Formats: sequence, structure tokens, C-alpha cells
Amino acid sequence: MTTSTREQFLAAAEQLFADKGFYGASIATIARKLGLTKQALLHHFGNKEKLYGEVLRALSERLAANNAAIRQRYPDPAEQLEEMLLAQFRGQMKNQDSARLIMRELLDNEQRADRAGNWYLKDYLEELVSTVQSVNSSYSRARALAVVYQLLGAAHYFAVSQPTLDNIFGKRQMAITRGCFEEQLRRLIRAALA
Amino acid sequence: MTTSTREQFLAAAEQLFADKGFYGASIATIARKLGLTKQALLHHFGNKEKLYGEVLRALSERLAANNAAIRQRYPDPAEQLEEMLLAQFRGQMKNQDSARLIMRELLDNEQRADRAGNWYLKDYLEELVSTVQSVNSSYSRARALAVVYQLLGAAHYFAVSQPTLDNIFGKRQMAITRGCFEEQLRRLIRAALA
DNA sequence: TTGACAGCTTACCATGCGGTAAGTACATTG
DNA sequence: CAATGTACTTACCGCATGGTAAGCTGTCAA
Repeated sequence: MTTSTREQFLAAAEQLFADKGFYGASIATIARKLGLTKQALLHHFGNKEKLYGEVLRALSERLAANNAAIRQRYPDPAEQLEEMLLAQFRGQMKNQDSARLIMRELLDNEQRADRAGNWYLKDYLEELVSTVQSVNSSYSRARALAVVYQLLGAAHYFAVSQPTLDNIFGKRQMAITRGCFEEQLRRLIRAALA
Repeated sequence: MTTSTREQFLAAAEQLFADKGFYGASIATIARKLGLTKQALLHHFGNKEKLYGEVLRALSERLAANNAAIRQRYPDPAEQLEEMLLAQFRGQMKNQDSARLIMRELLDNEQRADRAGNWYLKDYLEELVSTVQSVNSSYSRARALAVVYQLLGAAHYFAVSQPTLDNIFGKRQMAITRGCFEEQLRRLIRAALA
């Protein structure tokens, strides 16, 4: 299993952007992780903004692929939605870099000239919204979006806060909380759709 | 109503930290907003990290004061919790700088040497957790934290995403969604405690 | 064998960063 | 009137940043 230099750059960049944000991460530091110079990075990606865009694109493709798989496996829309949200939660708990990266993009994309990630997020959200609507057809699009966002927020916020929460409440306490979080989240999802 | 230079610095800093994050915001830019030089700022706050800490402290004091007022006004814990969460949501929708600032702190505080904001957030969270426990005494501390965090996340995530959502779905659609968000949130809060 | 290209390197540059040092202008106080 | 302190300024520093330019090396096709 050989990973191309390009892919290694993308992986290293994802981690550093997640840790420090777009401004805080430097391309020289990313390159140093592979033992290369920043000019090697620039050779592959042109500039920092484009690198960031590619990282985001790769991430959103992974998200979309997951949802597509779930949509295939489960016929019932209510199950689909529940599984999509829970899968996304589990994924973000496992790969917290991706969770933090999306959160940062939510915060930053207005600031940066090129709004690289907007449109990928859009597709992802639209899919969830329309799934909610097919579960509960009395919900307007606007209300379905509110529901989706609350559930997404409940999960994403927690995933992103893990290091801070470990700091505040201690690892032991948080291990227990993590243990019951998913069950509680499932409850919340069902309540929101009832 | 004269605001001291110091207070003006804090206000300007809050805004810029919220916009660009700790790394992205420069003290020179903050000072320029008041027509002063960065050395004036350094005169008042010593260094960037301390300025950031003071901004966070001021913010957390506002949060604590709001909660204290609610705790006084409402005798019933269930009402207290609902009002605290909704008040926090409304506050964050009105002052989105503060919402983004807290979110950024959640993401960044592990990275920065001095973890300025940890302990303020701690008090705030503990208060909510213990309120949940007095509403539903069958919840363990760990489970109460899970519940609190889900509800907090549902609200905070939405507040923080406003500019991005406006971009994706358009201002009209989002105005409608904002209109039904709070009612939906209230439903979610009650469901989580039942 | 030559030419082109991919994948790097070193060298360099202007800009902006946080921070120090030293000084100025002005008000308050002994 | 002198001393002290506050609220600023200009001047400067060393360093890291994103990006450009030019060149080196190996591969591969004509």
C-alpha cells in the first residue's frame, strides 16, 4: 500500500488545519511532516488556499459516500436518517480531525475570499433535509432544516469538544459520558421526528 | 455614556477574535479599529494572550450573570433549565460574535499554551448539569452532561452557522427557519428531560 | 540522443507578526 | 514646583509567513 506524496500531503494538511485552523497552520509545517520543503507542497497544489480546498473536497466525498451506502442498505427513510446521523457521529468521534475541520470551515468560510467548502456541505445538508421531509411529510423545508441542524449540532458539538471536555471533567467521567451519549442521541433523534 | 479605551479594546478584540480566531486576528488590526497603535493595546493588556483571556473572562461573566438572573426569576428547575438554554440561544443569535468566540475556544484551547477559558466554561457547564439532575434525579452526572451537551450543541451550532447557512440556503429560507427554530428547540429540551 | 516533463531543491523576497525599548504629553499629587 | 504615573507614540528587532524564480535530477517518449 503505497500512498502518493500528494495523498500524504492531504492527510498531513487535514490534521494540521484541524489542529490550528487555516490561518494557524503553515504550509512549511505541513511539508516538514513528510520531510519535504514547502515548495514541494506548492508544486503539487499551487497555493495554500487550493490545498485547503482539496482537503475539504476529499472530506466531503467521504461523507457523501457514507450516506450513499446507508441509503442503499436501509430502505426506510426514518432508519436512513437515524443511521446517517449516528454514522456521522461515530465517524467524527473516531476521526476528530474531520469533525474539527468542518466546524472550522463553518466558522471561517465567510472570512476567506474563496469559500471552498460551501457547496459540498450544501449537498450533504440538502440530503438530510429531504430525508427528514420524507419521514415526516408535514414538516416544511424550513422546519426540516431546523430539525436536521439541531440533531447535527447535538452530535457535532460533542465530537468537537472532546479534548476540552476531557480537560474540564477528566477522562474517567468523560468515558462514562461517551458511553451513554449515543443512546441519548438516538432518543433525541426519535423525539425530534415524532 | 463614555466607554474607556480599555473597554473599547475588549469590544474590538472580541469581534476580531470571533471573525478570525486567535491566530488570524492581529493586535495591530484590533488597535487600528480605535485609531491607535498596537503598543497602546500592549500597554493595557501586556500581551495578546492576556487580552484574549480578558475577552473570554468578560464573556463568561455575562453568561454567568444571565444564568443567575434566571435562577432567581424561576423557582422550578425544569423552567430554569429551559429558560437558561433558550436565553443563551437568543443571546447567541443576537450577538453572534460571542457564539463564534466560544466555539473557537472549544476548538483552540488545547492548542494554546495558556488555556485561558477552560475554567469559566467549567462553571457554566456544571451549573447546567446540576440543574438537569435536579429536574430528573434518575440521571447520573455523566448522563446529565450528555443531555446538557446535546441541547447546548443543538442551539450553539445553529447560532454559529448563520452566515454559512445564509449563503447556502438564502436569506429568505433562513428567516423562516430561524422563525421555527426556537419552538423546535423547546420541544427538544422537553423531550430530552422526559 | 534529445527533449520534455514531473518532482523536487536552494535562494530569495516583501510583508506582517508579537514584542521590547525608549521617549513624549499630560494630569495628579506631595 | 518637582515627582510620579498614565496613556500613548515612534523606532526597532527577530522571526515566520506565503509566494516567486531558477535550477537540479531522474524518467520516459519521440
